[in-house]
Amino acid sequence: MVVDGVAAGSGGADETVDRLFHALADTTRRDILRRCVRDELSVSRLAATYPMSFAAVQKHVTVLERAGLVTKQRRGREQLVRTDPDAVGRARQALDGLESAWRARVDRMSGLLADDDAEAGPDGNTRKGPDG
Amino acid sequence: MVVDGVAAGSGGADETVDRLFHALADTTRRDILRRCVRDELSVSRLAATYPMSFAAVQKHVTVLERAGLVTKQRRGREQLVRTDPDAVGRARQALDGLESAWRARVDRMSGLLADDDAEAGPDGNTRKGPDG
DNA sequence: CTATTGTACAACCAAATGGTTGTAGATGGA
DNA sequence: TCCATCTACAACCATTTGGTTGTACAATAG
Repeated sequence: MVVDGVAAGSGGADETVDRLFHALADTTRRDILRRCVRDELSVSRLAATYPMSFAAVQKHVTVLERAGLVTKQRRGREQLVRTDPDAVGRARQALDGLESAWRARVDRMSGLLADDDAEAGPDGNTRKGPDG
Repeated sequence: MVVDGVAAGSGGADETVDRLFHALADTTRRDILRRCVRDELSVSRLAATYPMSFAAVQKHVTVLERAGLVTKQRRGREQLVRTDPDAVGRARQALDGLESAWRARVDRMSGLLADDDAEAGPDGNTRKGPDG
């Protein structure tokens, strides 16, 4: 029961978005994403560039993988990490969900203004914000 | 340039993005954001709609505030919470940082294809995407 | 076969999260 | 004044995170 009807159908969607943003909420993980968009890098090669252990980087990659942001592919004994560009689009969509609500608000305000402030014309520049 | 990552001169930018995405990585907080874009709501009114204590919701609002996603404004004894629409744009910018790297990769691949697959013409309409 | 490299995974630990309750200070209304 | 409401904040607790180390196992080089 997620309160608002946002994701009433399948409760799993929230957790997906949770994992997505959580994975993005770490500097090291964002850096891994950037580097693995340009090149496929093995976990050990990634680990060599961060001031932490191999196991720690391995965990970061796991977090990214569970969020659907990267995929792993074996090549010999290496495991190549690659960023999934579509995942960035998924994150963007989640933001769009927020922005659409904002747009609805602007639309509602525009409706009020059209009624109250119609004489100002379409490029009505007058301050109408609530923060006076 | 940016790049909030390892090579950043002023390390403060990372933490800002960290806080931004961390604040977004929670279903309750995203719901608060959606509702406070449409209307300014007091903390107690918000708290009344979630299956948790007032103090818990208060903490969520604090997290959102520290991330710059909402602002609080006193009205009498109430504290009205409002989402800052620009903040969504900031999150989007952070995603753009990732996508620009992806674009660079595609550009580089296009260069290779132009050399290897030049007979396809400048149109280069053949599928060369990473999902192939 | 042996040694090295790359991964996987478990156990452990300090710190942060997300929740609770309780207490205290402002604000507004009777 | 007295009381109800709204907020702020501290203390506490269970769970998760982010890191460590150590061990085990597959793949490659010698």
